[in-house]
Amino acid sequence: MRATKLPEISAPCNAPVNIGQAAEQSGVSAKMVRHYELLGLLGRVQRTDKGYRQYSPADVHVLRFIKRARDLGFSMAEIGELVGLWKDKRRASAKVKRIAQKHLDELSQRVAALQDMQHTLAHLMEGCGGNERPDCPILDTLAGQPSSAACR
Amino acid sequence: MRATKLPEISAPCNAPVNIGQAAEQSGVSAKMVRHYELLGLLGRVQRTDKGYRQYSPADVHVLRFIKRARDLGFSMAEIGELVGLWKDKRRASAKVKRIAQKHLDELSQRVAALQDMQHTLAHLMEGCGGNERPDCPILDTLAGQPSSAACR
DNA sequence: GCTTGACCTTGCCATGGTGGCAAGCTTGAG
DNA sequence: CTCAAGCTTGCCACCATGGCAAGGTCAAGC
Repeated sequence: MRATKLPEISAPCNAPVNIGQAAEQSGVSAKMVRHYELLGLLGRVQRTDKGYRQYSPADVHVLRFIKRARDLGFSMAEIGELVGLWKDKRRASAKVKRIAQKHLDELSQRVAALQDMQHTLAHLMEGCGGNERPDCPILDTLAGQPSSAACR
Repeated sequence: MRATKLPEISAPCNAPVNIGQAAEQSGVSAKMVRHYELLGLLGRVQRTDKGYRQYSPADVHVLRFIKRARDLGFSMAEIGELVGLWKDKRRASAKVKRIAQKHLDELSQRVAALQDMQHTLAHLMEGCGGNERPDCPILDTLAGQPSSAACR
């Protein structure tokens, strides 16, 4: 429970902020902010003489970019590429679109796989009484064929 | 094929097998077979005097059960419960169905989340030229508002 | 000044389910 | 006996994230 303290009177608004502020402003946890730095997504982060990280508004902007890309399911590797393209003013949008298309394909595959599970499981559940009796087609199916013909 | 000589005469077919055979017969990797044992899904596995694991047909049956449940996306914890219910001949099918329903709900949530990503990303991609020019609504959206009003 | 509490630092461990590698022992066939 | 295949344990890696701990720092109140 953080008290609502707001000492933002004198801050020049483009002044660098500590990691807590950067986290709050970007929606990324402080832990992850450090992690993204390790992954090289933030370049070299400035430090105070005591070692505190200092984030410029531009840094926070990158963090928000990363956050949105994560929310779309991009992997960190993909986000690394996207950030690189974002910074490159001479990029070809085709490169961006290629990454997005690849991710979209992966999303489709994952959805299809999950839906297969959904359908199979829903079908099994139809036959299950869901009562106090033990017979259950869900377990029967998971158990497979009655395994009677053990010795053939 | 009559008179084919079968060297498997002496194997009582219900004899225990090594982990490699158990893996092959269940479709689970040997590595995972050991892992499932650590998780307590196989009870205490028999060993030879030299330490080799010995799997009875019943053990292999459990492994196949686990494999099918994994293919349906159940977590290891859920599978632990399912195996317990499977072994319990006096189970209530309602307990099984409850687990399945919960998993089905999770699947629905995951599908919905992925589909949200799909739709958002697909929409963004529509506006992207995918050519050699740099302008790209995908990057624009990830970057968020033009961030012009830095000092407010 | 000094204390207090919020904040920052690094570093390690955990998740979940799987793969890989390595060093060493066992087994079975030639 | 030798050699290859198979088994053993144990550790590391993935991916993205959370948590905890021990210690330094900062700002506010007294």
